Amino acid sequence: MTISLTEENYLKAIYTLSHLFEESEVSTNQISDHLKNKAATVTDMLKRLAEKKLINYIPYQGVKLTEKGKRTAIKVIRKHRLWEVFLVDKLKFKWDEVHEIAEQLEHINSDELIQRLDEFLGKPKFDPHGDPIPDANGQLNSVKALPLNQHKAKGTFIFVGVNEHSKAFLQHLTSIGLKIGDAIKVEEINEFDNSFKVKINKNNSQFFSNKVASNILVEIKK
Amino acid sequence: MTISLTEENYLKAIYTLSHLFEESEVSTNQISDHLKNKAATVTDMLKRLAEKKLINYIPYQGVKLTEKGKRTAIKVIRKHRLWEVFLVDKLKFKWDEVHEIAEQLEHINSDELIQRLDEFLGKPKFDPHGDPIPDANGQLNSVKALPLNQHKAKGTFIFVGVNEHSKAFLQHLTSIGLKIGDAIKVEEINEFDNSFKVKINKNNSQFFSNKVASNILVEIKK
DNA sequence: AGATATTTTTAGGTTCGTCTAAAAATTGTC
DNA sequence: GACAATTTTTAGACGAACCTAAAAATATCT
Ligand SMILES: [Mn+2]
Ligand SMILES: [Mn+2]
Ligand SMILES: [Mn+2]
Ligand SMILES: [Mn+2]
Repeated sequence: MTISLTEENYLKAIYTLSHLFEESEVSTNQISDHLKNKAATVTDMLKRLAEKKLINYIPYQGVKLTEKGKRTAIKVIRKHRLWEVFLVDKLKFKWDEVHEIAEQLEHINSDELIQRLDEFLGKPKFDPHGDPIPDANGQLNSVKALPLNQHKAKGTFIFVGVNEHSKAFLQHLTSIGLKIGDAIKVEEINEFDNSFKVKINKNNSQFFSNKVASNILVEIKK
Repeated sequence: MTISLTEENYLKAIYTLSHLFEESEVSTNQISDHLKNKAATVTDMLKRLAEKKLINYIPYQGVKLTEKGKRTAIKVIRKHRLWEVFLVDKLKFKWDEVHEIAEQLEHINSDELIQRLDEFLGKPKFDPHGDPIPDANGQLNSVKALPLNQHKAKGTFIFVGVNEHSKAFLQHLTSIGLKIGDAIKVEEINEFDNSFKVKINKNNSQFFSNKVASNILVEIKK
């Protein structure tokens, strides 16, 4: 049984949405919003995926990946993130330029290729955006990092990933000089608008709006 | 106007066939044999490609690529061969393992990606099978090499490419220890069956059947 | 609970890329 | 030049992946 490119994209969407909202059931409208397809189109596809035992689907009740569906989704995510590492590390693309190309490359079908690519890249654990790369068995370390704005006290943090992957946001971070792994020292938290006065790597102070702070994932610096 | 994966494969097939038979017009049946589709299916597609001005199509008279169609075909071939170089040089695949994966990768759509891949690989001129890689402007050095069996005299040759790309044939060449760039010294040509007694890189003598000799492309060693 | 709003499914339609069977055009043979 | 063989096209059908419009189910509000 073969899984089409379109089916792979639906499985990935269901996987992503179920983790995004921390609910096991994903709704038709959530999928239709995410993939920018009409709800009727999604219903069609859900029937086909259920037929193939990739999801459990009860009409009107939403949808859940089966083990097989989950394995497939994670494999696509693994490929996406490995290719992003390749594009940034080897081909010197910027981190805001790789997502669309990886959306294509993630559907290339060859187990041998993934395995060799993984080795070629040095079995990376994270992609250029700080997202964890599932291992060959589909094991994925869930990220324990929190958005900066959920830390209510001053202190020094390490920037480990982003919550928002848009080109505009990634370019904004680049323009303010923030890269994965940088230290962020919070000097002040502004009560009024929840903005943050911070220092990146001991450079000059600058301000993060709450919106920026909410999309920056950090760990507490040890 | 966007060109689908399927359309790209038809354009590539037409390009390849027109060069294979050195005829400008390619027939419906040639395409249908090559792509293993039914002739009726091919006719349907030819109408669509003509509609898009990618081919000149006169019913019953065969088909020819337009400039635009030719440019597209050559770009797909360029991508195919660059990816094959990547797979062999960087990921250490064997030359008989890369074609199927390249058949998928050749459809990835990103000019920036091709350009960077080309640079990453050191702007290679030939793929792992000795086929020339079109440059970024679509220029392609036609191969002047001839099959070994068309040389009717003894002498020393350089193995520069293959006429037949099947896994079986490539593995056979590997098993007899023949690689691109090797010197082949023809010591005898057997009149009876047109087989060749040869030495590869000054190793022990061995025999090439005419069939093998006809699929090995060589240049005369200077 | 009943009315209203929202979500989801069903019904019916389109395009792409494939097929089979039959008709038409071209090519080869005597 | 007529007949036969081959090639190519047309006609009609189908599945995948999309759509719009309408109906049905579920959720929300007073
Ligand atoms: Mn991405
Ligand atoms: Mn990423
Ligand atoms: Mn190939
Ligand atoms: Mn090749």
